[in-house]
Order: sequence, then C-alpha cells, then structure tokens
Amino acid sequence: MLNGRTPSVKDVAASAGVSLGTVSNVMNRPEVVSARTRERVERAMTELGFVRNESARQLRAGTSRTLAYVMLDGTNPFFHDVAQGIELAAEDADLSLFICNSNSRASREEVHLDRLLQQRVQGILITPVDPAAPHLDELSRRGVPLVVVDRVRGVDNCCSVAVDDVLGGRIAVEHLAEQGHERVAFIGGPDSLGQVGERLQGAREIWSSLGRSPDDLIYLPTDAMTVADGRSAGERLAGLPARRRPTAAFCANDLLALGLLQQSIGAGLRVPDDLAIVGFDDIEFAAAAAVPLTSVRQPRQELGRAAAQLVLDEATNPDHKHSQLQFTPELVARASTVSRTRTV
Amino acid sequence: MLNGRTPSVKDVAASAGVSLGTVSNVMNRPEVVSARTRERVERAMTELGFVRNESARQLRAGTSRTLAYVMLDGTNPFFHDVAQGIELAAEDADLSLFICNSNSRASREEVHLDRLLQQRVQGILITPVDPAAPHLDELSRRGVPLVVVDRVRGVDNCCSVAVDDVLGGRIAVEHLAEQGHERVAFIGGPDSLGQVGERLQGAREIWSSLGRSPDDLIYLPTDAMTVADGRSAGERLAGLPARRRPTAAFCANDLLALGLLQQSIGAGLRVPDDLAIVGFDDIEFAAAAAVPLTSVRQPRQELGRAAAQLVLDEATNPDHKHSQLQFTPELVARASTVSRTRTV
DNA sequence: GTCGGACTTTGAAATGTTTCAGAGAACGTG
DNA sequence: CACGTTCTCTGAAACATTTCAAAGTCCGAC
Repeated sequence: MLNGRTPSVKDVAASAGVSLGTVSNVMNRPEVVSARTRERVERAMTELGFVRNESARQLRAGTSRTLAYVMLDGTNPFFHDVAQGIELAAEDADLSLFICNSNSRASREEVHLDRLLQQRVQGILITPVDPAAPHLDELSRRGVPLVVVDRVRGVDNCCSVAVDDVLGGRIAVEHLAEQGHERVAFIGGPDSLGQVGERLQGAREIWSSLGRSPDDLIYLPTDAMTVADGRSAGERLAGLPARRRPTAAFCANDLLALGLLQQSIGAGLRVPDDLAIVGFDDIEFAAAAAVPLTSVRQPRQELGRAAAQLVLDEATNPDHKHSQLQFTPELVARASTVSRTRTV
Repeated sequence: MLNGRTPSVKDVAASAGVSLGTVSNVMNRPEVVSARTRERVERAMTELGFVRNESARQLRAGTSRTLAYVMLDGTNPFFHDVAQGIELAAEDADLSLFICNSNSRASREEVHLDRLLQQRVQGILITPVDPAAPHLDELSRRGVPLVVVDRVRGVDNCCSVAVDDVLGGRIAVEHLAEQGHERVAFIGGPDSLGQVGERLQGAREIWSSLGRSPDDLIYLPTDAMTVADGRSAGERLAGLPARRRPTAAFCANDLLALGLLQQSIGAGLRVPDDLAIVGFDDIEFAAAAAVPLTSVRQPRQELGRAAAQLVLDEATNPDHKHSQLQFTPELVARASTVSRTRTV
C-alpha cells in the first residue's frame, strides 16, 4: 500500500479502520474520541511509524509552531545566552526556535528575514545590525510579531527588550571612583552604536556629578568590540604618557575587557593594582578569566525570556500593546577591580 | 479582494492577468516565460507584497529547504564554531539551517529530533548525547540523511566527521615531554566519553613509547568538562604531595584548561613555569586567555562544513556511500607551555 | 416503543503551492 | 493556404493535513 512512502494520515486511517477525520481528532482533540478507537488509532500510528507532516499541518491550520531569533554575532557568547533564554520560553509554549546568525552583516540579516517570512514563523526576535533599517518596518507592516532584543528602535512601533545602558555606565564608573581611581578610560566603539553612546553617557554623567574633570575620563574608541580590539586598545593605553595614563578602564563589553586584560598581563602590568578593568555583559568567560573580571551584568537569559513572552503576546493576544522593557544592570565586583578579593 | 490575507499565487495571477501556472513558472523556471509577462508578474508580486508560502511549496514539492544541527552544549563555543561551518555550507547550497541545542540531555535531544522529523528537514547533523542511542538508528531506518559530528558511531550505518583523538592526545603529551616535563596530569572525564578515552589513550601511548613510567602520567578524572571542573581539578592537583605533583597538565578540552589556568594563577602559581597547561579544541577564548593557552586545534569550521557536505551528498546522491571522515588535529603552542614566547 | 439528547464518527472542502500534458498563437516553409 | 515547429501559457490534479456540518449510534426516560 505504501511503498517506501512515509505513511500519511490516510494510511493510518486505513490501517485502523477509521476515517481521516478520526485520526486527526486523535491527534488534535483526543477527548472527543472514544478510548477504544483512540487506542486502535494510536497502535496503528506506532506500527506504521507515522510522523505528522508539519508543512501540511501548517498550511491547513494557518499557524506555524516556530519562533525565530536572528542573532547579531555568533562569536559573542552573550547572544547565545540570550538565545538560551528564548529557547526556554519557547519550550514552555511548546514551540520550536529557529536560530539564525547575521554575523553583523545587513545583507545576511535580510536573507534570513526573508526566509523566515516564507516560513511564516509565528514571531521574530532580532538583535538587528541597524535598529533603524527599513526592512524591520516592513516586518511590522506585514503584521509579523517582532521584538527587538538588546537594542531599542527609535519609535514604539514594536516591542523591545534591553538594559538601561546609561545606568550601566554609571554604576561601572561609580565603582571605579569608589576604588579611588582618579583617571579612567572608556573603551568601546564605534560610537554610532546606541549602546556605546549610552554607556559612555552614563559614565560621563556620574563622573561629572562626582565633581571630576571631564579630562580625566578618556574615551578610547575602537572599531568593533572584539578581543582583538581590546588588545589594541591596551597598546594605545600603554602608549599614553604616564601622567595622563588612566589607572582604570571601563570596557563597553567583556570581549574588549578580556582582550585588554590579556594585553596588560602580557605587558607585565598587575591587574588591578596597575590597571583595574571593568567589563560589560558578564558573560561566563568573564568570571573564568585568569583575573576574574568585574563586569556590569545583564540578565542575559531573562532578556531572552522576556522577549519571547512579548512576541508570543503579540502573536496571540488581539489587544497587544507594544512595550519597551528595560532591565536594570547590576555590578558584579571581582578581582579585576578589587585587590585581594577572591570572589568568583 | 484579499482582505487582510497575505496574498497568494492566485492573487498575483489575477492581478497580473495570467494563470496560476505562469506565476509559478516565473518563480521556478523564469526562462520558459516571455520577458513581457515575466515583468508583469514580477510587478504584481512586488505591488501585492507577495511572499511564497514555504509550507505549501514543501508540501507539494516534497522537498524541504532546511538542514538541522542538534548541538550538544550551547555553553561551549566549540559547537558554535562547528555550527558556523555548517551554516556556511548551507548558505552555499541555498538552504536554511535550523540550530537546536540538546544541552546534553537525551530527552531534549529526542524532542528536537522528533520535531525535525515532522518538519521533514532535508538532513540532520548531530553531536549526540550518546552516539549509541537507539533513536539515532531510528533516523537512519527512516532514511533521513544523518551525519554525526565530533563523535563516531560504532558501526558504519551513517556518516561521521571527527578528529583523530588518539593522535590529539599523542601530540599534546609529546609537546609537554619535549618541554622537559617528567610528570604530567591528564584531566578530563567522564571517561565513558569516547573522546576522553581516546585522548587519554594517545597520551599513554606516546608516554610509554618515550620510555616514561605510567606512574608519571596521572589521570585526574572530572565529572564533566566545564570551567568549574577545571578549577576543582586544579585544587586537587594542588593537594597532591609535592613529590608526586605534575609540572604539566593536559586537559581534555579548553574549558577545563581555562578553569585550571584561573585556579592556578589565583593560587599564585606561575604558568608555565610552575605548571604548564595544554587544552584541546583551540576555541577563540584559548588564545584570548591572560596566559594564551596552548591547545590541540580541531578544524572546527571545517568539521562543520565537511559534515554538511556529507549530509547533502546523502540527501541528493542516489549512490551515496557512508564515510567516516577523520581530520588531523594540530598543536598550537602558546605561552601556557612555552616560557617567554608571545605567540598569540 | 418512541423520543430527546449525548456522545462518536464521517466525508468533503479548503489551505497555497508545483507539475505536466496539452491548448493556442505566431510564423516561416513548401 | 495547410503544415510543422517553436514558443507561451493554461487548467486541473496532487500534496497531507484540519475543520465542521451532518449523520449515526446508543441509552435512559417517559
């Protein structure tokens, strides 16, 4: 009857001696079918090794069972933690999660979005290359539930989930000031990145509100936020005349901080005595560094989980209101700023 | 005409004044339709904002346009690099890649596989929790193209891609011996993991072939292969009586090595002078460590790329033969074993 | 007995594509 | 002007599900 073909509902129905509709009922509302037939159908299903064809289901039912996350940079563990949070929420809602990676390339991002549209996914979470990109508006216009993660869009035409970056900058620099540092570097870039700008802004705010001179908060811009950029920032730092050289650095993410840490130790500096370092994100590897890294923690999994919940609300709740969630970052002090502490 | 509905081929056809079939032809074999109509149809498509419904396409065409990778442990960057390699190959073949994460839980793995089956993905790549699990046989029996990545299955009923772990163990320990170490620790576990066993075996082989006593190669088993396990191994190492204490450690992966490095430096040891450390995998963070880590490099992206090619071959080539690809690992010497070297 | 209701099951329609045999049109050739 | 070719286009069938109105069955109450 079925020669090699993978068995369909029809085959199951035939084998169990019932109609198509009944088999479908067994799968979708088992309570309406009598125990006797249900059993018979279930036996037939396992005997034939039946596996529901999700394409057909989706085509007819009109609703897909997957969410998607387009992450920005696969080499930064931060985004994997966010993805993990999304996955947990998706699992709770019994959905699959499609993870894509734009690798910071707008063109790649567009290709992914296009495919996801074709797939008719139930909702899209994204950390966009450029939050202002028109193809994101396009999505909203089409009515695809959309949540921007770890970024914010100018307008409130979609949900977003992020952390208060200004506050993050404040607490990082406040911590350094408390440790007695009088000259601090801010390392990060490009400053076209909203977050970099905001973290720097927070740093400057608290710095001046502590009565320090703006000249003592030195901005060392970087091209990107990788470990390599951190290393080269370290070299630039070392090249500064001793009088102007900061005794502490606040890096806009942990990758930079890790690079700076490596470069500094390699150059024979003691951390934190010669140079204190604060990172941002608090990825796993921050705590695992040779000198455990002080970092501004983002609730990474929570970010993802909350974003998933928003996208689900938009997908299922007819009177959904867009909202911009903002989490509060938190300083985790470790040995890279606090001498003789062994917090891990 | 279409009230709120997303437009279908039928709508495009109506709007362009052609038949369904012609619209389909424009999408799938543009060469058979005249330039004039093609243009007209294309205009209609953009005007209506038509997006092909992939479910319907797949249902009718019988073939899906996605591959899937079920990764073992999302917290280990190694697997993300593998995934990246797969993604590149998928991109070349114009396929989407579905990334799942079993988090080392067999139950989670099964859920994912089940969904992928329902999705009728074109092929599955997997780093399984247990390469001998019966649900993997199940897949082969169903005829789903399957490739096991970074593991090998006992029998040759499916393709696999891995690295020569015995050789990896040999070159790591050979390197340490060359550096003059007389007592070496092997850190890793559980040894039920095939790879751990093989790396240990390689270590032992070369050690004895160099005429050293088996007593001087100390096996420190761990519960898992995380940074935390590396730290606790470091504590156990420190607890050994000075006479028996190794001067070098070979860790079965980089996470362990990073943990060991952190613990050692925190305890005031100098690396490599007091303790030399070799890792395995050569993840990005190995090179980024405060003391850059010597590691046995696996060609991570290549692994993924090769696996993807195998799965595609199985999916498309009717006389596909299963093969077990084995890559050759390579030692990357850095400062954690070689004093006053600044290789990064 | 018959009726009404509760509980099951059925069969056909619908979903949005692709495919393919064949219908039409256009045109040069004999 | 009939014919064969070549180039385009069409229309219906097929894919595997879900849904839902309607048909059946059973059972206790009157």
